Parts: sequence; structure tokens; C-alpha cells
Amino acid sequence: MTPLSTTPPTLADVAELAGVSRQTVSNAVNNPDLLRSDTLARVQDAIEALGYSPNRAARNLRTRASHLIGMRIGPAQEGTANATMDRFVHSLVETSREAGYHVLLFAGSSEDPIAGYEDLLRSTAVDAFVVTDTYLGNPQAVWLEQRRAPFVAFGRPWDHPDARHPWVDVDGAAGTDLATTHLLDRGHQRIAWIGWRKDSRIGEDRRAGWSRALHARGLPTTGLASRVEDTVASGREASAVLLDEAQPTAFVCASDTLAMGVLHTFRDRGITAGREMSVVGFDDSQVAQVVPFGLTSVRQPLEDVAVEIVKALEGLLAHPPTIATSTLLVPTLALRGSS
Amino acid sequence: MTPLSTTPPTLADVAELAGVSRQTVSNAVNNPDLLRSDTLARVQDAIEALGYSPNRAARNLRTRASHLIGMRIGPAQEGTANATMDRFVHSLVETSREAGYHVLLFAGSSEDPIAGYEDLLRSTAVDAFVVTDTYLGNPQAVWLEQRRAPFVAFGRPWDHPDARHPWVDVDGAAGTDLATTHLLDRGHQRIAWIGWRKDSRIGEDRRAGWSRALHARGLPTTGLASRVEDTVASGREASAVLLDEAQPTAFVCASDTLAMGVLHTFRDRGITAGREMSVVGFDDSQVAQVVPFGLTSVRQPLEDVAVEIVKALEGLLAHPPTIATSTLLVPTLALRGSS
DNA sequence: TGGTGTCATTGGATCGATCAAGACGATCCC
DNA sequence: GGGATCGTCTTGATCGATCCAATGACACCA
Repeated sequence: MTPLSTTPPTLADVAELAGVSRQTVSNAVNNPDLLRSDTLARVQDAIEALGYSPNRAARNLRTRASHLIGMRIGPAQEGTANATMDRFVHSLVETSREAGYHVLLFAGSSEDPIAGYEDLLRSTAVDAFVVTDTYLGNPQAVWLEQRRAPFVAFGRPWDHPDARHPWVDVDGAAGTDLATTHLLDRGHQRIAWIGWRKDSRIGEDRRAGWSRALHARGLPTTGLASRVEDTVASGREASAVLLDEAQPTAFVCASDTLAMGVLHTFRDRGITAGREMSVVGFDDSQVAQVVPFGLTSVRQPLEDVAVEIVKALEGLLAHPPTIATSTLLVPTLALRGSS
Repeated sequence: MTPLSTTPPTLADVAELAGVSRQTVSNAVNNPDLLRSDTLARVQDAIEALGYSPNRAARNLRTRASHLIGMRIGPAQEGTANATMDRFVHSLVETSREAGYHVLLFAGSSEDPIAGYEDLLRSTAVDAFVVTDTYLGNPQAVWLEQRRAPFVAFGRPWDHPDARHPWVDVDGAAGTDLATTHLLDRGHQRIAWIGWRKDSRIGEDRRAGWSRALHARGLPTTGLASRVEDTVASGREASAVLLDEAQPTAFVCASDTLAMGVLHTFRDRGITAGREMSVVGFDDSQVAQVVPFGLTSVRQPLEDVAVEIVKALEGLLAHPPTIATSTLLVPTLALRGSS
């Protein structure tokens, strides 16, 4: 009696065909070096012939591991140039594949950032999480840590310096320093900053890089900074005000979204972005890449972030777990026509 | 002997606490109406008290279902404005959550579009797939159909009209018709087309909407169309040539990427996009939304696409499976400053 | 009184893999 | 030569849920 053609072959099927026991087939898959080479070959032939792959549910049940990494994904942000998460998801999926993991996406309601995590954790659906939106005051990280759930954060635990979880982040200050220094090298003296409101730790970090670079050359920052919401309209207004009140010749922005606002103002006033009047954004979004003549932008090394995160995850999930070291990566500057 | 605090509670734990059998707890979770109301309440209290969630691996093993939907995700396309997939992923994740499904992302090598599908299918890791890149001649769909694997395609089976799998698509021709008619209503007479090479079925579909709209008003299309690669540079070159040779006053493009190329040419020539000289893109990307004064663009109803796809998936996975009807959705036009 | 039916609940088998322990023969060493 | 050791392979138990068949309790009706 052959099994229904719709039923995938099992260990037992392979074992019967190869004339060995189930355990031997299991070893052929998981510990090939335990088998004599001729038996191994015979089993592998049988596996090939039947097109066998271990049933994931059964394996997960027994080994108490799913080889899935959970990641919450919020709704797409329309009207902004924020594409960091999307590029990161791509990188993470590809990197974790090499480590034998798949990525499980789940939706999160902004009202209850814990929901979703709770469920997946209880039902042992994922082995670990990647937590991305740590800038929101980071309740997930705190909660997951209490729960002793394995996770790696993309983003530093700003408000919890005693946090014990591994994290990977990009040095925002280094990025804006890079951008500002680039403008200084181009001869600019009065370089303005348009960033986020003061309660954003990331925003303050990026701002610090700008002021650090200016101070390093003995230049003042007074009156050259503006803190607004992360929208194109805010960037437009802020740049208009700064142009009138502080006469900068260049802008460094905390995001491409804000930088687009600056380009908007330039257009309002017939200014052409370039060597004379420059703008630098942050994130190297598609917008920066395709806007006419291009927007110079700080580019986060998201591929490297993914690699480091997966490394940390592998450490966490190893037996015994490795104390993962946290990593701070340095961004680069994508030079384009706007500077 | 209490279980280790790190081990999640099981059915048996709940059963013991509630003083009922395992099966009764299982029923309380899956068929609550089978229980007497007082027993149900008692079991639910126990579940609550222990923080119990059914172990997914065990459930998957027994029910032969994972409640996971697999979706292949290619590498991010840099240098273009193509963000359809990202917006769609967001929508799909949120919609499938409501149906009790999670989304499993996996990476695909462009050389072997089947790899990944094969593995997940054999190991019964996912219940079904969502296939998105059907424009590539669609080898996955053919292969999955042969395999009798449940899947829904986002995109019509252009080259396989006899395909039996359910699909959901957006009427590209309707979108470009909408865009062209909008321009005609604004008084334009000579409206150019910049689209993709002829081997793209989607491109030809979108092109058809443009020519249909012009012909409906008795206007000629001769010399007004150009077919190029989907890059900003190509759009820029094509629009420059068209301006010189055909004197159009408006452009309809197969993508926002190409439309950005047109804006590039405008900028080269000191033309301001607006009522006089108009451009319309396709996809309503973030680029279209934040570029100064905005790019009018055809917007695919991706949220609705996700809803329809999940509906079709639920049908496929129901017992017995429902013959899912395929759906063609109509896009809308996001009006902005460029027209 | 006893048969029939319904309702609520139970116990054992099962999904397909891995773990733990043991069987078997060959080899080695004192 | 006998016991220990190693390499190779096998058997039975197990992970935690659901499926299936069966049980007991109870009401109904002839």
C-alpha cells in the first residue's frame, strides 16, 4: 500500500526504502559523520529518490526549536522617505537564510506593542525576536528581557543603559559628523541642522554629530539648529525660517524626509541644490537616489547590521548560549548632486 | 513537582489544574460550544492562570497545518522608485493576521526561482504561498501548480491563460486610462507614453490604457510612445527625445521611476512640471509623495489586493477547498502638483 | 422497566521527528 | 583469552497537541 501521493514521505518511508532504521535516516540528515560511508550513500539515494525533507512541525516539537525569527512590522509610513525598515527586512531575510533561519513577520498594533510578541512566545512559534523600533521608549525590549526571551535589538537601549540584551546599532553621530565634515571640506562655514524633537534619542544623537563636527573646526552652531517633526512640510518650514534668520549655505538633516522639505524650499525660492547651496539627508532612501541630481545622504550599512544581528542570534540560541557582544556600526556617505 | 519555570505550560498542566481531561481543555480552546458553560469557565480560568497557549509545533504536527503563508522576497531594488512590494508586504501581514495566519518570508536567488519553494513545501513548513513576481514569465506558478501546492498569485497568469490557480491583480490599463483621461480633461492633446520593453506583459497592459484613452477621444498615438528599461536614466533620455521629436505637453509613465526621469529632463530644460507640462507616474511610491510639489501617480489598491488574496487563501485551505474566483481591482489616481 | 438518544467528557492512539539507551560485532590491549 | 572500547546501527519512549471511539449520566418514551 503506497501512501497517497499528496502525503509527503516520512523518515519511515526513507528507512524502509534504504533498508535501515528510522534513526539511521535521522542521523544521515543531522549527523552524517556517524554513518559508514556506504550506508550514508544508500540513505542519501533513498532521500533523493523520494524527495524527502524532514517535517518541520515534528522536528520543532521534538527539538523545541522552530528556526524562525519573529519580527514585528508596523504599517508602511506614507508621505515620508523612511525606507530603512524595508531595506533592513530584505537584508535580514537573506542573512538569516544562510544561518538556517526564516523570518516570521507579524503585525503590531501601535496601542499595544507587546501583543503579538506574547502570543508567539507562549506558543513557542519563534526561537527569537528581532526588535527594531527601539526608539519608542522601547517597552518591548524591557518586557522581553523580563520574560527572558531571546532577542536582539536593532537600536541601542538608550533609556536603559543597564540592559543586558545584545543589540546592534548604527552610529548616527558618526554619520552626521561625516556629512558635516564633507560640507566643511567643500568650503561651507554656516551649516544648519534640521532634526527631530528633543525627546528623540536618535535625533539628539544625530544632532550631536553635526555640532561636534562644527565645533571641531571652531565654528559656532548657535541659531543654526531647528527641531521639528519628521515630515516634509516641517522640513520645508524649518529651512525657510533658517534661511531667513541664519543665512546658512548648507543643511544637514536627520532624515531624507526633512531633506526633501529643504529641497522644496529651494524650489520655492529658485535655489538649485548643489555645491553653493547644499543639502544632506539621512537614510539613503530611494527618494534620495532618484530625485533629480540626487540627494547626498548618510547610508546605514543595513546589510552589515543584519549580519551582526544574525550572529548575535546564533550566539543566543547556541548551546550553551554565548554572551553576545553589542556592536556599533559606522555609516557611510552616499554623495550625490545636492552637495 | 512543578515544571521548570522556563517550560511553558501544556495542555496537561491546564487539565490538571482545572480537574478535567486534556481533551476537554483542547475543546475549550477549539470548540468551546461543546462544553457545559461552567466547565468552560473553569478551564478558561486555568488557562488564564497559567498563561497557556497551545504549542504550535505540536498542533501543526497533528493538524498538518502551520498557519503560515510563505512569500518570497527578492533583494531591494536600489536606484528605483519601486516600492510596491514593500507596501504590499505590510498589507499582507496585517490582513493575514486577522485570518489567523502569519507571513513567513524567504529569500530567493534570481537564478533559481524555485529553490526555497521546494524546501518549504516538502517540509510542510507553510500552508500556502503568495506568489508576487508573476511578470517574470512566472515559472514558480507553473511549478507550484504541477505540484498541486496551494498558492495565490498577485498578478495575472499572462502567458498561461489556462492556469487554474486563483489570482488577484490590478488593472494596469484602467490605471493608465485614468491618468491619460485626467490629462485630457486638463486640456492636453499630445500625451506621450514612456513604458517598458515589449516583452513585459504588464508594460503592454499599461500602455494599452494610454492608447485606449487617446483613441477614445479620436487622438493619434503615433510617435508619442517610447519603450525603455525601467531606470531613471532611461526615462530621462526617452523624455528628452520625445520632447524634441513629438512636442508632447504631458507624459504618462509605466512607473514612478520613469516619471522621475521625466522630471529630470524637465529640470535640465528649465521646465516646471504642472498644469502646462505634466507628468504622471505609476505606483504612488514614497518618491511620488515627497518630491517637491508631488508627482501625480496611479495608486494600486494594495490593501484591497491583500484582502482578496487572503480571502482566496482561506478558500483554498478550507475543508473542502473552495474554488476561489480571481479578482481584478481598479487603481486610483493620486493627484499632485505634476499635473 | 428497559431501550434509545443526546450531551458532556474521557482515555488511548497518533502525527513524524529526535533523544536516550542498548545491541551487536569487530578491534584492541594486557 | 577475556574484558574493555569503539564504531555502527536499532529499539522504544517522548515532545504536546488533536483525532477517534467509547464511556457514563441523564432524560424521554413506550
